[in-house]
Amino acid sequence: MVNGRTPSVKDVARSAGVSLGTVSNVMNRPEVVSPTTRERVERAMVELGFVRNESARQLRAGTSRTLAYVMLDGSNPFFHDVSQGIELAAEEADLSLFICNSNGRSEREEVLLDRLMQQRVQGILITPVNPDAPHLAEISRRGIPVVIVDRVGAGGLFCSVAVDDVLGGRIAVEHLAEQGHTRVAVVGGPESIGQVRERVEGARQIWAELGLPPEDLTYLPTAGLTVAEGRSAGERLAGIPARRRPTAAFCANDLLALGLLQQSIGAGLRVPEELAIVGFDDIEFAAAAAVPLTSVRQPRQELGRAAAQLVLDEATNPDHVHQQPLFVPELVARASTVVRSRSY
Amino acid sequence: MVNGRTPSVKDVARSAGVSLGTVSNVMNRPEVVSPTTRERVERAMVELGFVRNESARQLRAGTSRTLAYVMLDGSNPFFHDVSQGIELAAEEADLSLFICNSNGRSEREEVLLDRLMQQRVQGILITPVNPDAPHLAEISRRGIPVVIVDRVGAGGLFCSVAVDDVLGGRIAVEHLAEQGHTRVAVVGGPESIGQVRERVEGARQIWAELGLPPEDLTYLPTAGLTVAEGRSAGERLAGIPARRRPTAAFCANDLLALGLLQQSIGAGLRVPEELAIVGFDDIEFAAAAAVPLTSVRQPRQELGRAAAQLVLDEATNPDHVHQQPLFVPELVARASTVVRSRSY
DNA sequence: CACGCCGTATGAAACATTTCAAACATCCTG
DNA sequence: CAGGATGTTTGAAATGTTTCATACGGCGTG
Repeated sequence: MVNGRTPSVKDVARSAGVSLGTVSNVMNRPEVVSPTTRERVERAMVELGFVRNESARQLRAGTSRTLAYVMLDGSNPFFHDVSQGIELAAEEADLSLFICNSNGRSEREEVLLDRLMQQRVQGILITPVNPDAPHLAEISRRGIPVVIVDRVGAGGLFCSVAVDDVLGGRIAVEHLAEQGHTRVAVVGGPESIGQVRERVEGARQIWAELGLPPEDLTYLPTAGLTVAEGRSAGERLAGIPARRRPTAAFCANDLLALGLLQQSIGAGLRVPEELAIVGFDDIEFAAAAAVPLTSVRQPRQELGRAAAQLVLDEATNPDHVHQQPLFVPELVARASTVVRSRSY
Repeated sequence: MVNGRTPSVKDVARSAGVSLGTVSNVMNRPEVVSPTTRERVERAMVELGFVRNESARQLRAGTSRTLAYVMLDGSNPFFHDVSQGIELAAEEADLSLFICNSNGRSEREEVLLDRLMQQRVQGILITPVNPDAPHLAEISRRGIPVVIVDRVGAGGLFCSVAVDDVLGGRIAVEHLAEQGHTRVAVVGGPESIGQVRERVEGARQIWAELGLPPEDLTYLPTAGLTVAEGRSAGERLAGIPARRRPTAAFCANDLLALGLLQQSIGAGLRVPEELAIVGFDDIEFAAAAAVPLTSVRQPRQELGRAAAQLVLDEATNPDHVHQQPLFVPELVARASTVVRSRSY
């Protein structure tokens, strides 16, 4: 440490008067080395300020101690809650977690994945731009465990952990119907996002099953799942003549719902009396909105934790078989749909 | 790739009929190798599915291609915006970014830092639990650049990038005073957090300078900077007899402000008529609240970007000198303080 | 033709660790 | 006291790159 260079095992060995192998043993199998030498080595380590070089360890061992999570959208708190769950599981397994963010851009995603392969991470968790993209399969074929988070990969090629989005759409709209709404808007997009497609699909299914006329379920497409898009949807909604205007809206995620909520209140609409709103994800800010938001809860941390466990199983268990557990979403009713409820 | 093992440079060399060194040259200094052999090597690489082993590279080169950011609180969107700025700068410099989260726990922070040292990261950006903690100085002494983000390190030991929190507190309260408020609450805590101390300090300063009586500036301490704490502060605020109750509140961050806003509206208070609220940070959700939140804006992405540039300079420029640039915060007035303004 | 030069290609050394067979020491057993 | 058994330590090999001094081959110059 003194002469510039960070000390290596060799320096520690010399300083403690033992061989290389012994120092390594102190770190990796302390039980085989005698207490006295162990203590001597340990003292030398702190004295020199030794820090193990993980690259060298990894090179020799052939395996890293890192997982990676590639988020789809860093500006959506939902994904951070998921990553929190992953990190908890990683911490338990004594692994580091690399968090990256593709920001929905496919080419960025590819760059990140390439880097992660170069780092020889132990496993990759990803909410992909497109779960069917060939580069994902390619990574998996190379023997690096890949787990799809919040989507179901096609063809059982990977493990995945997701919530039943169709069911989520169903319970959201069913809830609105129960509250007596007969004209409902479904807000979300773009349809290239699988989650959006399925949530909308669920809404349509239950609507039909309840025997309500399809033309009373208005689809308001958006260009993304952001607060700003929610506001813009609100403006379009307000433009519909009052007689035909939906009295409730189901938004494909909470960001949209928050935007819609804000725009509607700003425009003088009373929520939920004149417009009821349901979101999706149940992010923390949903409950904290001025009119607390009814939302379809996904078990966010649990999703992350389960995904991490699957990736670890695939990495360590030779008898691993791919699984695609589907979590069941749950409606959390709050003031944005229920008149004068004190819930939450 | 076929026989299990991932191919190495050696395999590529054999397959292309050249030496190890040549393959390395193709990757690192393509200009010195003739076009024909280069092409041959490149074909062999894709054929075998070669992926460079970053650990080996790093071991030999002695330096990694990664930066790390240790966040203070993963549940606060503010820090994600900062990390977004860092990532942009890292991407430009062709570096990977490791994002971790200490969650405000000092011992977790130490574990993370230790791991990062083992990985031999090129530089560490951190919003520390305590900027004076000895382990930070220790890392820096070892030659790893450390940049403090959103705090100023003591004694000029490190580079740091921060916003003038005292000034931020001043402009927030000055704004409230300009709106005619003469009884103001200051909400925030714990005081162990430097940002909180300084923002409160700024509020007190300007209050005194304006010649207002100190007893009319009520300090409402909180146990953390969360939405829930904001709600709880709101309850305490409501408990104050109306004659003496503050008509405005300055919250040490936006999460508190959102909680306070929600609680107050829920309790039937009109915002801003009966209670004006200013937050701090100007996170995206501040503008998206049902009553858009006035807030003291920090240039979040810019903060991250500047920090990344400093760490890179320290890592590469031998003439580097530590700098502590202070950014100037800016008040963004919205509906939560300004009656019937259409601003934002 | 000898010489030096230039553009390419080579192969060994180095990086910091882990692993593993072998050496060594110590003690016990018969 | 020979022969194991047990417990500890050793030293060399191996991991996949990059670097660097060296070698090679062809070409132009004197």
